[in-house]
Amino acid sequence: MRVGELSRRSGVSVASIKYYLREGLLPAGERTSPNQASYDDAHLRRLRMIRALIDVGGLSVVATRDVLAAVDDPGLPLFQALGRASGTTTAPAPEEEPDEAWEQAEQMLADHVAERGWQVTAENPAWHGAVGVLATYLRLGDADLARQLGLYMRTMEEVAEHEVAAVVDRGDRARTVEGVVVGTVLGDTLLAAVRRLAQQHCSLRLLGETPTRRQG
Amino acid sequence: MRVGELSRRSGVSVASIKYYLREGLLPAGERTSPNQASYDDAHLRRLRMIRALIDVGGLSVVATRDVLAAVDDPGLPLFQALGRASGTTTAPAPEEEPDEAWEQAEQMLADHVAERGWQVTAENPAWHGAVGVLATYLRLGDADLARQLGLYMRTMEEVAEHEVAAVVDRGDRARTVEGVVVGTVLGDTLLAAVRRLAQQHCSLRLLGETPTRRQG
DNA sequence: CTCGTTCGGACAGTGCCGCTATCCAATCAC
DNA sequence: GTGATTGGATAGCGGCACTGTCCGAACGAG
Repeated sequence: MRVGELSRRSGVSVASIKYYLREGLLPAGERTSPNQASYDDAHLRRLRMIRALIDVGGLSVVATRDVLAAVDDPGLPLFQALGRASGTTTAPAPEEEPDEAWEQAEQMLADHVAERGWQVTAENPAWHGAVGVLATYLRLGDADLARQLGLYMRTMEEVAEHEVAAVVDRGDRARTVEGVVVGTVLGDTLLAAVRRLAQQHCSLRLLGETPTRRQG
Repeated sequence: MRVGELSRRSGVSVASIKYYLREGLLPAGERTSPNQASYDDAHLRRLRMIRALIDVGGLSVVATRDVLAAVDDPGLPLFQALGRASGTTTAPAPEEEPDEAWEQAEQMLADHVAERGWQVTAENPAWHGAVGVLATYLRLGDADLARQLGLYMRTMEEVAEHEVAAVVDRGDRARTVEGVVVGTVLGDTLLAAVRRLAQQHCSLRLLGETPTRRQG
């Protein structure tokens, strides 16, 4: 198919498709003549993934490009591809100088990681991200919430265990990586939404407040 | 204190402080003369919250304004304030027409909610958000991951239960709401980062891949 | 073969967002 | 008094994600 049909079938404007081609998110179509190309179902699929990562996952165009590059790299071990998805999802280390709160946060995370026996490397950008959030909690004087860290780690370990298990024995490596990336990025969004629903349920149950529009 | 000191103590430029004042994120200082005002520790604290929500939580300036308005509204029940934080955190319903995937996703979520006995209202924007993500999974042919929904709900219920419990018996209502909002918004970021670390740990453990730079 | 449509490709322009810079008269600190 | 700072208004900037326009080549219905 050519770009017009690709646009019609994906719901993405031709101009945007051209933009994604320029930015390297979408591979070029197969040349049928010096200035003519044709696209296939793989392009359509890729285009749908692009929209999902951008619209639902909230990734930027560059982050999406990097994630997709990891998907495409056949030499990249699954582990690395997953890490790549992390790196681009989590904010890129904003060069924060280590103040008191930062060091306290780092210590707190290190303690919990050691306690749970997690084998994680400090090079994982998520480490930096987690420390940053914890430090922010501490600076706001909200140590209470920083104390939920243990709970978060326990529950996320359970989640990750199922997620990784669900992924190990798929046949096609490319499809597996694709699934991991989508699951990682969209999973964040889904988890956040589900957390909101759970919070509504639990606050109703524990606080006994009824969901009336407004009191008074 | 006046704006210069507020800027020095918060690390936010005077220009940005003026911007936040204009946009209604930061309440005006107390007038000491027709064109002079003074700020106190509450302003400093608020300013730190603004930066946390924007930089760490990833909220937009408008979303931050709305969240803080909910914090300030003393008539708003705690439940509502929390919901308000959800609404602005989750993407604002992008007017999606209900196709087949959408209805299937909605059914799936409704079933799980019924099964767990959650009391949640469809007016909760998180409902719409969750359905949107699930529908996206289905459209991508990634039904596997949509099947993690039960797990996500179970773990998020556990998380929410602890979070709500940790919040119920604080004295000051304003501080409580503040804590809830910060915990909700920053909690998303922290949970995502912790999930990445857990994924690294579990993929190491289950896939047996070692975190080498690259194979070959 | 003709002729209107569509194509790939290049590049300029647009709208929004989160600031940032400049200017002003009034006020403050010394 | 005098030089810095203030509150307030307004204009401008840089980045991002497109979007619009133009071109000459190719396609495809008649």
